[in-house]
Parts: sequence; C-alpha cells; structure tokens
Amino acid sequence: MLDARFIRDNLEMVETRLRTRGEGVAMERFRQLDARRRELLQESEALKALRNKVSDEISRIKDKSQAQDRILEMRDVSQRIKAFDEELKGVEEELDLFLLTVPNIPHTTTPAGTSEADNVEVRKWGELPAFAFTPKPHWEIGEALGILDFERGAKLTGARFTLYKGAGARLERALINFMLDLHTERHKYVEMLPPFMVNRESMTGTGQLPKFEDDLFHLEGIDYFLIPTAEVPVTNIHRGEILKASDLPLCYVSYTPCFRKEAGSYGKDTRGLIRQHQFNKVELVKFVRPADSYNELDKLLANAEEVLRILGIPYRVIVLCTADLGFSAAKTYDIEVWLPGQNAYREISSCSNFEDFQARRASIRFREDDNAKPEFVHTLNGSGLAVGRTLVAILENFQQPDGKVAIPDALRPYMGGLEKIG
RNA sequence: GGAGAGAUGGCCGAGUAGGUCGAAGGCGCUCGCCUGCUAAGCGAGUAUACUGGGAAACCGGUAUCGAGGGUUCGAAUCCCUCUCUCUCCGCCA
Repeated sequence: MLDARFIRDNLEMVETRLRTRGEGVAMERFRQLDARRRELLQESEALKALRNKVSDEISRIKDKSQAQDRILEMRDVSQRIKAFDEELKGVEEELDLFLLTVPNIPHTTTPAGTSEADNVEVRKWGELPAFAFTPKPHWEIGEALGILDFERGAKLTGARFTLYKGAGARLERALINFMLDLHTERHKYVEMLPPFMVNRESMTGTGQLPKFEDDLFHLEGIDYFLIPTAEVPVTNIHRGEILKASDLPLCYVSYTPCFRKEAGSYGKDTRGLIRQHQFNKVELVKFVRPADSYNELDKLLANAEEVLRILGIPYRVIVLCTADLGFSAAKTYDIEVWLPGQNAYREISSCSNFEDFQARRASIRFREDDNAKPEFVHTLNGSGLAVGRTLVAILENFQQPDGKVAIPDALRPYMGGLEKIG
C-alpha cells in the first residue's frame, strides 16, 4: 500500500510511475475521496471537541437540573457527529479499498517495458549440457523411472496434482533438507515452520488480497486460505509489531507447500511438474532497514543462486521490467533454470524488494533508537528455491543415455549415498 | 463440542455504584545530577495513528484500555455480538 499523504503530495508522479506498469489508476477519484475525508474529519472532530468540553462542564455542575439546557444541546451535537461519522466511514472504506488495490511504484532501477519481452538478462551461469541423444522432458524420465505418477495424482485429486514415488519422493525431501541446511547453516537464516493456512488479514498484509482472491484456495465454513507461498505467513509473523533496530536485518527461511488455483492459465504447462496446484518451496524472507534493502536484495538473490551453483545446474538471472512486475514489488529478479527437455530457461525463483509496501499494509515497523519514531521496515523475499522445479531441472539436466539420472554430489548424503536413480 | 476465567501503554499491573483516566504504581528505556572507576541513589522525560497551523522547532484537535455495535450530555468502567488466551470435561495426532 502506498502512503495516502505521499500520493496526495505527488499525484502526477505517482500516476506516471504507475502507468509504466500498464495500469491506469483512478487518481481523480482518490483526490475527491481524500479531500472529502479530511473535510468530514474536521467537521466531526470540531463537534467532538465541543462535546468533550461541555461534557466536562456538565460534570462539574452538582445540580444536574442546572445543566438541562446544555445536555439537550449536546444531545443534538451527538446526532450531528453521528451523521458526519457515518458518511466518513463510507468515504474511508472506499478510500481504503482504493489504496489496497493500487500496486507498488516500480523502483527507478526497474527497466521500463510493455511486456515480459522487455525483461533484461542480468547474467548467465553454467554451461549448457551437451547430449549425444535427444534429451527427454522430465515427465517422460520420471514416469519411466517410476518416480513420478501423474495419472494417479489426477485420480487422487485432479489435474495438476502429482504423486511422487520412491526415489522421487526421497529426492524432493532431500532437496528441501539440502536447501534448508544451506540457508540456515551457511547463510544464517532462521528457520520458520508456519501454519499452511492463514486468515484474511495476513493475505491482505502481503498483497494477495483484496485483488487476487480468485487465485487462492479458500476453506469452506471458516475464513481461512491455503497459502500460495510461505511469503504470506512468514512476512506476517511481525504484522503489527515494532521491531528493534538491533535485531535487523531479520532473515528467515521457511519450507512450506504452496497452493495456487492457477486461474487463467488453463492451457499452459499442462504436462509435468512445472505448474501444479500444490508444490513445495523453500522461501527466504527478510525484514531490513530501508537504507539497506537493495543491498539485501542482492544478497538474497545470491543466496538463492547458490543453490543452483552447488547443484551445478545452469541458470540465468533476469530483472523484470515494469510491465511484468508483481503487484507488491518495486523490483524483482527472476532466476531461470535451464531445462534441456524443453530447450528453454524456466523460472525457478523470484526475488523481490517490496520496500515499505507490505510493511505499511501489515504495519511492520522498527525504531532506529529507543526514542526515535517508528519507521516502516522494508520487506523482501525470494524462492530459495521452488523445490518441484528444481527436481525437474535435476531430472532433465542429469539424465543419462541409459535413462538413469545422476544425483548431484551435494544431494547424495541426503539420498542415503545414492549416486543414480534408475 | 460442554463449563468457567480473562484480554489495560515496551513489559508487569491498578482502576468497574459511568465524569477530575491517555489512564496510578512498578520495571525497562532516554537525558541530566551525584558517586574516584560497569552498583546504588536523585531529578526530568518516555504510546500510536489521523488531522489543523508552522519553513522548522513546535503548538492545537480527535481517536485508541482485544474487535465491532448500543445506551448516555459523557464509557476502560453499563448492555449486545465476535475474536483470542487460560483452566476443567469430552474427543483426538
């Protein structure tokens, strides 16, 4: 959420910057509502001041019959206050809804663009594997090895659900543990295991609500949602809190399953593990001082890249342009992993700086000193990494001519010493 | 699911026959004093949001005692609804 006062004072600039996202914003409506809100507020508060003053006088009068005229007068004043407050409530509700549906302002270093084609490659890492045969897509490898069962996944639940079997299940679990160990032990993140369903306030805090409810699984009979990413519960850990500056930056890592409806992507990625309604992810989340946030974003990105470097899987990093940027983000790097079976790079991590956008929604603040005014922190997060897609990358990059799949050295201890699947 | 108890400022904890309570007291914290060296003592200060004025320092107003309604000239205090926490019973991993 943007600061209403900031919008008020920088209306044109905000409008211009938001337009680079390809999104028109009803700034004129904001201007009207904002002005009306302050008018009503002043009227109401002036009357309240009067009522407080006179009520105080009434309290000093011993013989209440002497105060009848003032009591009657204040009875009328209270009615008028009520009328103002009712209109005010309506205006504020509309204003809040407006503010909650305005996306974040892109950072100045986010490249301008009109579509994802304008995303900019930042770097490439690793050599693309050369195969003496035509590399297979992971779903063929997985089915041939008996470690991925798409048919039975669909039988159990439906489309976009998969059953992992045997070494496949073990590999998924190995990846989770490997990533958690790397980030906690080497990168010094603190591990969190949060609830996998959250309430409406949490979803609003990170920006999934009110705009993107259609993408979320909602429970029947209780107003909870399955999390689409650990970002939601983990960022909301400190919702409504004032943190100590000495505790910053707070760096958390969290494994959770993620649940997404994938509404609007019906024809896309229907085969394989790429786009599932349920997938595993290890997420990195940071709460930092505003001045440090872009430096911290670089470090977070490097921490995520480290996973692929250790596994030895080629990838590239791109920076999203204004048109491709997510709703809450000011700047985002995507890590795209090389998938030989598809002869393409595919997203495996998205690392973003939200600046104070989420912190303002969720009221997450810190004090620089004990007597300083609270300021909003900056929040960041990034996948470190999407586990299912990492498994895909392993199957496709390390497939052998005989149909087996080599397990990267770093994962072997997590696989009971297994060197190959198959 | 049944029965009961509770929710107050950074923390602990007063305050319910409605008014002088943004709220005692303690702790913590900040600044200063004192003390010949990290203790004790003394003094002052110490919530947040919105809003008006001001270049600013700052000054004024309103709101906030779990949340939302209600009664009243006036509510932390009375009434209703909800949420959460704790205890006991049942159930369960």
